[in-house]
Amino acid sequence: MRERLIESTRELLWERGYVGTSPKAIQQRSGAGQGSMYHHFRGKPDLALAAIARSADDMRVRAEAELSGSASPLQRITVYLRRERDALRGCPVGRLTQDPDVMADPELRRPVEETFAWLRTRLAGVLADARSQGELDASLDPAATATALVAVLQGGYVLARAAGDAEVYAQAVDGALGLLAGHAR
Amino acid sequence: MRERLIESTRELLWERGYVGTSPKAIQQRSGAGQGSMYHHFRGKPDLALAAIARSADDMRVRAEAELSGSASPLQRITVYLRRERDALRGCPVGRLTQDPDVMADPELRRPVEETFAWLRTRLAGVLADARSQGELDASLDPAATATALVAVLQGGYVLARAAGDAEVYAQAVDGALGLLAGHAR
DNA sequence: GTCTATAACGTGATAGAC
DNA sequence: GTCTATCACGTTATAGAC
Repeated sequence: MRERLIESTRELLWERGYVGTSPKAIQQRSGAGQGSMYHHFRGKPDLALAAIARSADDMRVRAEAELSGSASPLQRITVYLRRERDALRGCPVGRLTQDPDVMADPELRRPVEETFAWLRTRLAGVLADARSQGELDASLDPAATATALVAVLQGGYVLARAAGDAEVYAQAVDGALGLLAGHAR
Repeated sequence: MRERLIESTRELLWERGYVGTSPKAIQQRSGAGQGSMYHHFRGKPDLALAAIARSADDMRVRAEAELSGSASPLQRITVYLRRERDALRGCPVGRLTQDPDVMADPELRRPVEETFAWLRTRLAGVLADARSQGELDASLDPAATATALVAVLQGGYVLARAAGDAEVYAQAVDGALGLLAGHAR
């Protein structure tokens, strides 16, 4: 049951955010009763922390798998950017940055902060490798470029949702890769 | 009073989103009572529509002023991207894409959809001008590049909020301009 | 571990007095 | 136009039985 509660919370946090997710909705989706939920977790924040931590871990594990492959640095970045994502659903971690109650709670906020800090640093490292291997223009700043690329993904979700069209997300990625191509050697 | 209600709703929508904003909070911030609010507006959705429409108009008017200047196309794009923004506060229109109740209501959603559709198209037009004037590489696709640039701004907000540091937003913009620079003639 | 009962408080709105 | 009273319902728990 504990597992079902975490998974249901994860889905609801993804769909509706923290503010928009009630304990009642979690209980209904998971099939757990009030007593069961409050037996396994101290309350909504405690359960949300477990769900957020898991989403953050997932995101990191996936990215690491793609960014640490055996292909060339630039190829790994392309694979990472082009990975199929559910664009209209958005990013389960990124969406939490818009949640005032999550950002106000240091415990809930930490996984969000750490995940993006790690991702930007990790991507900057791969870009630095691409540069040192002569695959990429030396004039490109790895840290700023990495931040811009992660921003394209996060912003791509925003634009795809605004348009109600997943293709807009793909277009943002295409645009980023087009810009990056001009710096490839 | 009508004016104060709209402005207070705009602020709260920006800070807490639609789901996280209650009529009571709006009344307290605006100094209006229940009766006053329900006299001027039919309810929360009606008031939110007025607030959202105004934020969308603002965003469009500002962007148009920068993108239609007399400087060269690439310079205008740089001015637009570098305009000072309250990065930790985020985009008042973009944040609404994460709000399930806004996206589920066609009336509330329309201004969001139209604003970003207009912005992407407008920016693509300026990029096309830059290209036809020989200021920018002919290989760059204007539409995809425009979508990527708008995504960098929207994603920049996400990353800045995640890091709790407005500088991260500036870094995303720097990264985008660095990528664009490689295609300048 | 899970259930039901209970409760204090907030939400979103209506009604009618002033 | 604005105010207070009222209301049905939802939220976020706690308590204790099973």
